[in-house]
Amino acid sequence: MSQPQPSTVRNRLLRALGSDDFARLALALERVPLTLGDILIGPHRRIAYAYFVEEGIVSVVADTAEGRIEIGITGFEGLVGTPLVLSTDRTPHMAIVQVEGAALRLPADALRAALTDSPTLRGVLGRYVQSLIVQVGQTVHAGRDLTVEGRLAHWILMTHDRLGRDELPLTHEFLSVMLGVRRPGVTAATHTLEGNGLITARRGCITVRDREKLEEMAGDTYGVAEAEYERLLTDE
Amino acid sequence: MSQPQPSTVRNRLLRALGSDDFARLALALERVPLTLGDILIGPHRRIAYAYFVEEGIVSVVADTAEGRIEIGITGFEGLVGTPLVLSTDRTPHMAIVQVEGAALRLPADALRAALTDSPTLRGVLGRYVQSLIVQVGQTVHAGRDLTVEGRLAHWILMTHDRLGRDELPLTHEFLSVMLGVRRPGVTAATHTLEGNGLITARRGCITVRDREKLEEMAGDTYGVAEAEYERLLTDE
DNA sequence: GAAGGGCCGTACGAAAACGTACTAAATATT
DNA sequence: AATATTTAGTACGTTTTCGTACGGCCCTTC
Repeated sequence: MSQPQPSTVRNRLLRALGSDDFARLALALERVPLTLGDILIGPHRRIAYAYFVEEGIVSVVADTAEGRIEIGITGFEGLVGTPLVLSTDRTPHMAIVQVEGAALRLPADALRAALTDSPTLRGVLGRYVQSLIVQVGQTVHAGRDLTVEGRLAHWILMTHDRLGRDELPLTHEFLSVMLGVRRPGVTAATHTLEGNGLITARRGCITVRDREKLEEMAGDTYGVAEAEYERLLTDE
Repeated sequence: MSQPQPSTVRNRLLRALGSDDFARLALALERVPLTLGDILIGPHRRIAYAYFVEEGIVSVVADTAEGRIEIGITGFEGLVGTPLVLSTDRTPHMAIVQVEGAALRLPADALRAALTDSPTLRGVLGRYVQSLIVQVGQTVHAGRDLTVEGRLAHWILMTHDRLGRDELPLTHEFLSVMLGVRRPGVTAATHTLEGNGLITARRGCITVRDREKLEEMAGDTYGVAEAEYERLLTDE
């Protein structure tokens, strides 16, 4: 028996499931590594698996004429492959591994069958999608109302939560894509945050030093989505 | 019998339903006017009804320290109250009437019951939520990669589709909130579009004159979400 | 038909971010 | 150890958008 047990799983959605729902999925779950740059879901391609992230970060991005833009971000709190929850097996977006880690993947058919059979599973995963929508809304807010420094703080906080450690393996180049700014803009913003003691940065790695001040800097672009996630996973 | 018949309904989701699913909802549907400024869903309040929009525009907005920001937009192609589809009855967002019209509203309980009973209804409404997510993604793209003029073109196109007529009753003040820019910025952008013959503007009203050029101006921020909607409503 | 309020046009200095190009440092490669 | 490659830092003129303020127009209301 190599199937995961609830107690050995980090993914918060799987842990939130009742034992019957977990059992429904467990047989078909398979642990796979997430390697930097892996494309878990390609644009307009059939989605073969849903991924319950155990460790690492996966981003949902749109591929546009002006390059990739980030729509949303998923860590061990979430699921990649939300279109399957929404009764379709394609999406124009892509899901790509941004920080390496691991996931429990589930064949699309198995997820579909489980969703058909279990109202409670539909509840948990539907509410997760709701929390994702709120997350995207917060990102819209950040892009509109914050300077580059603020947006950087916002993004670091989200990643910090979803990675569960203080050292974030991120290059400026990468961040510039995520934040939608020039690469030198990231350099400047990083220095500002570092100068104020909110983070320390070295080549390819940012370390969180003062979460509270980061939250202050992100203002009300941070927290709403996270509160919504907690509410949705515990309330009902 | 004052319940709506499929043939008298404009809402595209209702029209896409099979006759059994439509019948399931019809008894509880009630036609209500949508008055400018009506708040259909308040932030963190219990959602009492879902609204299948028949005419007019409803926006999903987030209320932030920096004012309201638009997350998404719904016309006769959609449904207001998507959190109900996602198994929750609250959301931090609000839904507010931006262009007056009418809707068929459905008590939350009735929607929940119908969703529990009907996998096909879950399919249609779930896929609609998916199309909304894509729509929000396009808005993120527009906010990041277009100038104010381009974003205005993007917004006019979306509204044009969802209103189904060429005359859009919009003030600069209102647009400045939707686009997240200064009010004089809207004035300038409007003049540019008008100068190129894409629209004509008079006090409180913008008239679409050249959709093709508007689409050109919006680039690939327009079209993806609309194609996705059509695919999702017809494909499966 | 005068008054007032909402809507629109215009102007201008300031700030943020851009595009681009080039240098420097750290890590990989051989 | 020498060299290539990736990542990070810096510089500078340009563009976009901002904040703010004020004047004019249309339309309602009295």
